[in-house]
Amino acid sequence: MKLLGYEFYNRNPLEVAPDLLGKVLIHRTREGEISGRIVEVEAYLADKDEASHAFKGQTPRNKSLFGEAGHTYIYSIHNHYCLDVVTQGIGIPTSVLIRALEPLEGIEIMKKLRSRDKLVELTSGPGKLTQALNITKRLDGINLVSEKSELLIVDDQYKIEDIVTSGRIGISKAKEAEYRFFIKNNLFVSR
DNA sequence: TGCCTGATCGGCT
DNA sequence: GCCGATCAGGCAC
Repeated sequence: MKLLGYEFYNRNPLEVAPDLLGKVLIHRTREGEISGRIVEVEAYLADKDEASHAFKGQTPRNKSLFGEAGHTYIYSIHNHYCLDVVTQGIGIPTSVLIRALEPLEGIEIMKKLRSRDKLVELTSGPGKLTQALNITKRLDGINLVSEKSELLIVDDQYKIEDIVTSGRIGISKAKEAEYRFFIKNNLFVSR
């Protein structure tokens, strides 16, 4: 189990995104560890990316996106939260959206938080996985690179098979760009 | 203060 | 595949 460091995140999101596939997201809670393997992500760029929350400039909501690489950017959309990891340096607001996980630890807690019993319904979407892992705005802007962090991403040496790329989904602008990456044939990839 | 929008989800057809 | 729920953020007034 190796914690991903600052250098991992301090790169172009189009490089970070596919590298995050197969890594493990862990939330250390009072009730125990809740974790899942990342199986689907999307990159959001700084320049000319109309779909990025950074496109119209900095506001209180997207403040974290303009901060340091290796920190979280968590925002609410409809009645849900989504989790991004910030990439590149200060002044270059780019990120990778974690879109889906394969549940590993704390599955009983996930079932309770989601009010669902089927494994595939626990973390197969950006809003679902934050609910399953109890990730809320409270964790916006925290440092993922610290050993002491409540939220971590680690490399457990798991080797993934094929990666598929596609256009991003669920957005109204700049859908065409092939910024979505997911593990081929994985059950937990969102629809 | 009020109106509009959206990087979603779940239920229904 | 379509649609409604439901709410925080952003912006105009």
